[in-house]
Amino acid sequence: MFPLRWLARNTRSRGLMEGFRRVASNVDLPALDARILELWDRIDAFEKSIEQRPEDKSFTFYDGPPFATGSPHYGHILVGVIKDIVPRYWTMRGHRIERRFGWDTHGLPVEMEVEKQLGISGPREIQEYGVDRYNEACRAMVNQTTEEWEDITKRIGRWIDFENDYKTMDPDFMESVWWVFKQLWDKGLIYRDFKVLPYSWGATTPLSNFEANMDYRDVDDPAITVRLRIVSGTGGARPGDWLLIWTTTPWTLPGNLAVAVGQDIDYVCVRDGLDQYWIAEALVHTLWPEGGEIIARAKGSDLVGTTYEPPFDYFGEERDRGAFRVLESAETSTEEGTGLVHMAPAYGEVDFYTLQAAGLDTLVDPIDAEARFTDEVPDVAGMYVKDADAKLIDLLKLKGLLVKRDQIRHSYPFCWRTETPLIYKAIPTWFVAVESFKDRMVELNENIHWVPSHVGERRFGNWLEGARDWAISRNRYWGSCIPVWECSNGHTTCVGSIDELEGLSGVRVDDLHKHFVDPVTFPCPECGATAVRVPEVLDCWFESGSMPYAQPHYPFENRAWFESNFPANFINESLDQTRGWFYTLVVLAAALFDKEPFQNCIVSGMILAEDGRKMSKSLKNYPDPTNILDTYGADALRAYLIDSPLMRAESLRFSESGVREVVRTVLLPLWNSFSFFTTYAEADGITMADLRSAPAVADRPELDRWLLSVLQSLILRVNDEMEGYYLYNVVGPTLSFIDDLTNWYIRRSRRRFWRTRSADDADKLSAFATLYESLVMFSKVLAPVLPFVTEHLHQELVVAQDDGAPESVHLADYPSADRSLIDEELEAAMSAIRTVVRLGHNIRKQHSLRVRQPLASATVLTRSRTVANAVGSHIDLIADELNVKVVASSEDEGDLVELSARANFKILGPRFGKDVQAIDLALQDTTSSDLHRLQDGSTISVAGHELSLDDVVLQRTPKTGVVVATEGAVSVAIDVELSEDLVVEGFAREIVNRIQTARRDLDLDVTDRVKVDWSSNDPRIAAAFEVHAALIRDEVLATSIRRTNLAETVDLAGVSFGLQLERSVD
RNA sequence: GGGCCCAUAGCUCAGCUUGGUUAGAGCGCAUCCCUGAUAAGGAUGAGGCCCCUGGUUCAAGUCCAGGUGGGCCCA
Repeated sequence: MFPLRWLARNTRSRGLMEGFRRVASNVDLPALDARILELWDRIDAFEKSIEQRPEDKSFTFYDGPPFATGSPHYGHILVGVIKDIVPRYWTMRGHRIERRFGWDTHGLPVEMEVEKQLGISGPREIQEYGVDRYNEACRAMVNQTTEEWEDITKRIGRWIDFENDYKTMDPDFMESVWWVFKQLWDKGLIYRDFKVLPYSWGATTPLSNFEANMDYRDVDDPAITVRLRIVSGTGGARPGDWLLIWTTTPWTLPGNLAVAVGQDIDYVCVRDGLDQYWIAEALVHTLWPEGGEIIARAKGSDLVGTTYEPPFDYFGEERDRGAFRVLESAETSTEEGTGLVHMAPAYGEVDFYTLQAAGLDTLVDPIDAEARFTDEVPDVAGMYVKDADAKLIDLLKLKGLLVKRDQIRHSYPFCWRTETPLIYKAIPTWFVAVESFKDRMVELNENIHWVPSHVGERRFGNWLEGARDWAISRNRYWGSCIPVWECSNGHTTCVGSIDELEGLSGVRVDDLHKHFVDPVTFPCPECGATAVRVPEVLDCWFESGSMPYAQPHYPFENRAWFESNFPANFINESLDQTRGWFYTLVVLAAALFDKEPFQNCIVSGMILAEDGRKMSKSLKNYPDPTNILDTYGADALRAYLIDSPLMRAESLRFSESGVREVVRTVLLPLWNSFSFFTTYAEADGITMADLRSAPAVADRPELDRWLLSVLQSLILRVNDEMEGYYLYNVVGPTLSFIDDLTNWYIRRSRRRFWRTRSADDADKLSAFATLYESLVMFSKVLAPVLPFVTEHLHQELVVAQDDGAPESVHLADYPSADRSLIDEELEAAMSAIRTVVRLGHNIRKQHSLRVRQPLASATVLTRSRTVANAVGSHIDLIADELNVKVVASSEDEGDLVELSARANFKILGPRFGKDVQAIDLALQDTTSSDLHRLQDGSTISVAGHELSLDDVVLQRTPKTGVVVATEGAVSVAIDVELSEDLVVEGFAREIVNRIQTARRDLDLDVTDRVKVDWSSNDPRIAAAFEVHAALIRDEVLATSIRRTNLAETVDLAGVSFGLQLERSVD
């Protein structure tokens, strides 16, 4: 219906004398967003917001990069919103904030996607396809997924530089990653060791834990119990006794190097014929169902050190290195097996660490890349390990070592690509020695302000305390390369830059991906043999953690900039990054610079679907973000997300109605206030010059001073919360301000705006100026949170009126509170008045007395000085609100209110202990007159104790038959008797109302004059027209009022009435 | 299996730091009011084993312990 005039209009200033143009009271928020986005583009608002701020007052922000795969979802929108609000705020506070979008371009998700696209799978096929073509395919895929992100990021209003972005695959970025690696290398923090990883022999590659979890299947495996002959015993174990072990992977037995026991587990020796077996007491029944003959006992710790003969003798020489002994392992349990665990360090992570912990630096791994036994195990050489199980079991039987053979059905991981069973296998891996400096990380973490604090103190702090060395290599292709070259003599050389590589090899590369770097070799500086690069690439988290240095290509460029801008002032990610980005940033900053990498960190929670489950594309249990934005606009979504448990790192069930709620409670009332202002400013021809000639704030009416005081209090509060990064405390106070503005200030001031411009211009101009200033100021306060609607207000109210104003609200300075305008007494008084008024309305409601019916009087009953004073100085206001003729205030509650009392537990509890219960009971029997005496200052005796007024809590209940309402210490009574005069005046009000409604129905302009014809047989109606002629005429802008003969079709408080209206054309 | 977080009205959430005996808000629902902000606004009402079990205390939604269920991360 209303054309959005502002959409078509440019924002050129209209000048001081041209005044304001009316804005419709309805608004199309998504269209407004689009218009503002276009404006920002046109005036380069984002660039200016950075360039206009001084370089020496910078604020550093790091963008935690999303993986460049998949499409953006609410989680990304959430962090996008936070990463926009905080920098917008600090920009307005005068800081220069460069914001470069970051892309995590390497890593498994990209590779998996590309393998799917190319229809190939695993290292062998990648090698066949060509690592160069494969990596280029990865690069191409990354480049094509970025567009979708840019759209939604802009759509939510996030200001971030996409042109000058950083990608982890940029050569500059990758070169800095080499530098970081070499720093660690030079500090002696890098080492190579084995790590037991899930391994796919089908794809001949180790897998990530993530991949290993992708395909679990139920399979049948052998479960065998084997006995091992003790060579020398401790703790009661004697040579010749047997240790009983149990395994579901017989093929790992040739690799056995130890047996583990639990330190505190009870073991027993069972005699069975001539043999004596050691087993956990709790598991004796599994082999001897009717109970065995126990001849000795020992704690696990007592058995440690016992040596035994291995099940096979292929690696007997390992005994010289300490193998074939009983060790202690905390992981040992008595849930299955025998409580003695066979350890093959090449094939089990626990096994590996157990041997390491015991100081046994030995490992045997007699299988090849395709999981076939090598010649080291001649009996099964060339056999695939699972196929070898049966043969090995037969051998054990022959050797007399097999005690029991079972089958077990269990869940076992499979390779998601080749559908072959996974095995666990020790793989050479590069590590960062994090444990050596974890105490320092814990200290540095104390410098970081975490929101919410528990994430930093507990979750993250605990994680740091338990930090283990970090495995940073991956046996993959698309990633930063480990910059280490190794010659055939095992000498390693770490390379920290492109120049350095050129110096060593004479070859200059301009890309540091595997297919460019691997062909480069050089003579080993130590021995001259040819050094080739080790095959691994870096964990992409290593790159994420290197981002503070790699983004500016430090130290090759931007040295000064980096050194004055590190650490970052602010970062934000969601809770799942505790072990991810937050951690890797801290590790590398601590190792390289002995600093914390960021000073403030907001940790946001996870967004769930409305049904409490994860958002799932296939379930379609959540609304499409684009639809939400196209229905409610970005401001509503932004405010909804930050005014939620998400800001406390808790999860939120996303609900569309929550977004709608923000539109209803924040955006529409704000818009309506704006529309209200422009409507009357236009009608009255108010100009900026008029507003500037308005009285100074101190000379304005109280209501104006009150609103401006409330506004300054809001500014104070919001600055506090924003400075502490407590975004969740911003929307609440805003709502309360909007309530004050719309439901009190504008409602109470309405007449001041539309009264004809006349002698009392000071009052009118005060009102316009106050509302104007509030809207303009409010726009600035909320600009970071609601960038679109506040920008629109700023454009219409400021830019269009003043050539000298900042051309965007986001280029303006953030308001700081003017404490001289804050009047706490006035705010308290107004709050008391609003309570009185609410109580008055309650009574009307209870007695079905409509507000248009004037009543004789209202009486405020209170013993509070503050309330009484507030009432005394606002008699007219209360009379007007409640539509009563007289307002009085009284201290005497006696006639109207029944007083009763309960104990004030907070005071009496500590004083009397359990006697309070008796006092409370006795207090309930005290009389009203006792309590009145108490109020007058005397004490009373209750249950043997002298009590004063402070010791009790008074409660007021209206006496029966009395028209009174009570809240706390305030009661309001209203005289509900109706005189004939009041009834007639009530009719006059009804008449005005009906005429106003008719004006609306005729779509008249607020300034149009009308001719009124009426008819009625009721004498009270006639009396109303007669007695209140002036009131009716003024209220409805009537040029004439005539009694005629009309059909009486209007119901007016039960009386019928005829009315006809016509625009008067003078 | 471990760490951290969460559990309060039909729904979404405050309140818990610092214990006080009648636990709040919004939405939704019901009833009503207002009408020159009007595709708005306001009032009133119904609606609670504050997840469970113990403990501490004169007093526990709040503190402690142990469970149950959910989330994130790790194994």
